[in-house]
Amino acid sequence: MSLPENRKRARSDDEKEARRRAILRATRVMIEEKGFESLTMNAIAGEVGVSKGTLYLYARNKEELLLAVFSDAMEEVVALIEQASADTLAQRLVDAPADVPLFLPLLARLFTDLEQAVSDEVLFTEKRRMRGMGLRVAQVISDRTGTPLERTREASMVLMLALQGAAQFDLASRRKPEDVPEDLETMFAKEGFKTSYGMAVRLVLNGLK
Amino acid sequence: MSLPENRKRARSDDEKEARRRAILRATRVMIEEKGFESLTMNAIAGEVGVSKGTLYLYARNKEELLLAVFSDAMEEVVALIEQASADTLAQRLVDAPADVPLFLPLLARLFTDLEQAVSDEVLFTEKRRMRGMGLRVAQVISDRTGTPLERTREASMVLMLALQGAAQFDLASRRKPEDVPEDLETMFAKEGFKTSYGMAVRLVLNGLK
DNA sequence: GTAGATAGATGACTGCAAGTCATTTATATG
DNA sequence: CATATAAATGACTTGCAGTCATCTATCTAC
Repeated sequence: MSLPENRKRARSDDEKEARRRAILRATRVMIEEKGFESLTMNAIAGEVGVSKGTLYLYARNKEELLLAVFSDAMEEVVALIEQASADTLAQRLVDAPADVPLFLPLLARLFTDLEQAVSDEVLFTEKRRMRGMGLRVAQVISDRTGTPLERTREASMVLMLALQGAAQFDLASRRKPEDVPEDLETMFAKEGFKTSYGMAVRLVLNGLK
Repeated sequence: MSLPENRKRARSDDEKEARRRAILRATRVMIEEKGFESLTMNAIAGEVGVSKGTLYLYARNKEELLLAVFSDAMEEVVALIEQASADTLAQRLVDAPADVPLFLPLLARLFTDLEQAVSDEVLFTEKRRMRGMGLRVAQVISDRTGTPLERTREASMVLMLALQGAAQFDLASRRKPEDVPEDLETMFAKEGFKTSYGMAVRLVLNGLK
């Protein structure tokens, strides 16, 4: 959480990177503990142990901060998928997004909130990173199923589409109120994500055969 | 825009409904003209010709207002789909969501923004309405393809999932900045919605055969 | 027509959070 | 140690959502 050698200011690039990571970690922790509603820049600053102004030395605005958190989460998801064997591919594709905390809720907000508020420059960087990750997933699917990369690229895109949709529904199921009327139980069902996205994964992988 | 008989106050239920519709219409117009960024309750009030406080007599908060606009749009979409014949079903399923203004952008924000901020009561009403519409679509697909309703219900659900995802990507393509770097052109391509959602529709309808 | 009652409409006000920037001061350098 | 630098600060500005005491259009009873 603190800088090396108890520095109070980050001067070197290494120190700056350390502080940046501390900010990202604190943000992540806060979202996990209290969700997005109460997430204020002041609160994040308090958690890191710096002032609000300092946050703006590391991100141009709140959304850019969240986008950075998302990028890390996405990297983790892809790394998990890359560990899949031919046998476990389908399962991993479904489990990985659900297992990385915050990935789904942030993905759900990616286009509506995060990308809307971010500078063109940051947006482009992000898009390139996303494309890169999509390609890595296509590569994994190609390797494990013996399908030419050309075809798995499209599969990877369709999966991303379905994943986006499933992330939205996952969000809806987390909004679960105290007493849901009986007739609406299924609409708030947990595990909605794995069920719905699992269907999509199976559909797509079958389509490759 | 004004009440019947130049009334300045809506006393009867009819008058109240007229005012409510005027508010929804103004909201819709404003979003179409200027998007969501500059959409403030003050601005909406100005457009309708009432004060801000009045808006809160017709919706408990901003999101509830937007949810009402979404509901209307969704109704329009389903109505369009119901006009489809057996031959035009696939095309209609893709065209309808794209043809109703605001439907896609609002759908993209449905779970992240609108449903988050709304009272349980309103949320439940909305969920029931959504379920009803899903059922109507399932009914249409069943009628036009001669597939038992039991199976088209699942198809309708999968389509909703894909539609959610496609709405997100559609949003991303609208954020198009001035000069997109050449290597990113495809990521901001227009018509992304019809292409991607069209794939999903074909996939699902084929699966019914 | 008038008086009083009802409730729709108003907009100044409050609260809150994002984002700014003049000022302060930790740290590096000679 | 003196000086330069740039990292950190937090009081301040801005902007919007939402509230509520007050006002007044409209209805009702006579």
